[in-house]
Amino acid sequence: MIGKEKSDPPGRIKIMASFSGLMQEKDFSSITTAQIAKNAGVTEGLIYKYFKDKKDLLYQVLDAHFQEFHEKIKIRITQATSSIAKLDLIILASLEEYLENRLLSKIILLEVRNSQAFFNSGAYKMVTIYARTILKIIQEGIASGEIAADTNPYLLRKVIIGAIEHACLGEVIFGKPLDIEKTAAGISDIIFNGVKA
Amino acid sequence: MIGKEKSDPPGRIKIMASFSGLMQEKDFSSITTAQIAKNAGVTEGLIYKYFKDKKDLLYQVLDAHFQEFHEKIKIRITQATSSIAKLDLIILASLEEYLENRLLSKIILLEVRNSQAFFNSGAYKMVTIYARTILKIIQEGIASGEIAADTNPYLLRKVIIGAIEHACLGEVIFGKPLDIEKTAAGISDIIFNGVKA
DNA sequence: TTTTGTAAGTAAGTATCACTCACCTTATTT
DNA sequence: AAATAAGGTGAGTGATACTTACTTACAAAA
Repeated sequence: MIGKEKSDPPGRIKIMASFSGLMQEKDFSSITTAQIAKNAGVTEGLIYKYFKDKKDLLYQVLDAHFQEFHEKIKIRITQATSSIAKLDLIILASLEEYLENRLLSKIILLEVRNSQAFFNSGAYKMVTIYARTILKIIQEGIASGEIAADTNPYLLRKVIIGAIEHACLGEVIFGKPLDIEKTAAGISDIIFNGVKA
Repeated sequence: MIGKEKSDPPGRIKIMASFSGLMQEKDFSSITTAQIAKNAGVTEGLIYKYFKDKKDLLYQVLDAHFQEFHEKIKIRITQATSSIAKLDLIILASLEEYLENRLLSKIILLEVRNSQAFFNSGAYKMVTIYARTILKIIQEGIASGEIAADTNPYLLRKVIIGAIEHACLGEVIFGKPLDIEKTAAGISDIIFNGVKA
């Protein structure tokens, strides 16, 4: 199988592009189906030919973005040698990604997770793949002796992801700038070396 | 001033109680004003006599819960002596609180933050007070030499809050159990001692 | 070439929802 | 008794997500 291209009619592409564009301007709940259709140059009814509902449209757009992100980060990770260096890279790359595309991040960090349907979506599947990647690196780090043997890898993953997400949450919400390198290095230092004097 | 009781007519109380009850069953967006009114035994119009809109109702219910939580935790913190012990307590108490009242947590963790109006609400003010409490403890810990002098207190706060929130997020969303004591101790160990072997 | 089947797309709905507004009722103040 | 005001009502209203019955385009089968 060369590609998984399911038939992609022009209307479908236009709708997704229209929606993606509108996402740069306003938040999900204030984008109307009428706007999406008008902006795409199709009728409202066509949206429901290709998408179950408005949320399904959101999840499919998100899915595409997630896949792109994951491809990018997978390549970068292979360049790091140690497990800790890999985790450092994940922290840095995640922060970069969140801050580069703030509107998308806002949706990921505080829009999609409150709907059960998201957890059945392809977009969520991508999130779990990313999470599994992180877990594997942690487990490798423990196996190689880089990370303390008594570390709970699942909990460490939670701390890392939680730190990343919360570190940029306020900045994403309020549109404030953030020194990404410094923040990434700071998180890494706290988690790997600890803060006890 | 003995109490700040602003006039609290029965209809208002019934609406808040009705809404609180419905929150135990379903998520915010799927609760309709018609349901709230019917459940409260009042008419829909009355909701808008006392609340600006549906979100305002949510924030006022949240505010009450936050105040209760903050009172409880403030008392517990004074019992700890060292700064690290205080932070340990905050991690533990926060996890306890989130998991004890999962429905409220779901709202806090993934419902309210996507609306700008929340950040102008009294409920948000309570969040900032809590955050300031944590920051002060960190700064005291740095001053007393318990926490490494080169630690960025704002970033450490983010890591702690992020770790707490993410540690219980999945469990709250999917209704899974969590060993609170173990999780709290694990987070504390990671952040204070680091995971490097 | 004609027929048929199907996918793409349309246009005009409908149901539901948050929210409004003019009005009623009751009790307290003057 | 009259006035005022607060508590409460119920019938709207506009907007919005979603539906449904239809049309067009076009390729494969006959």
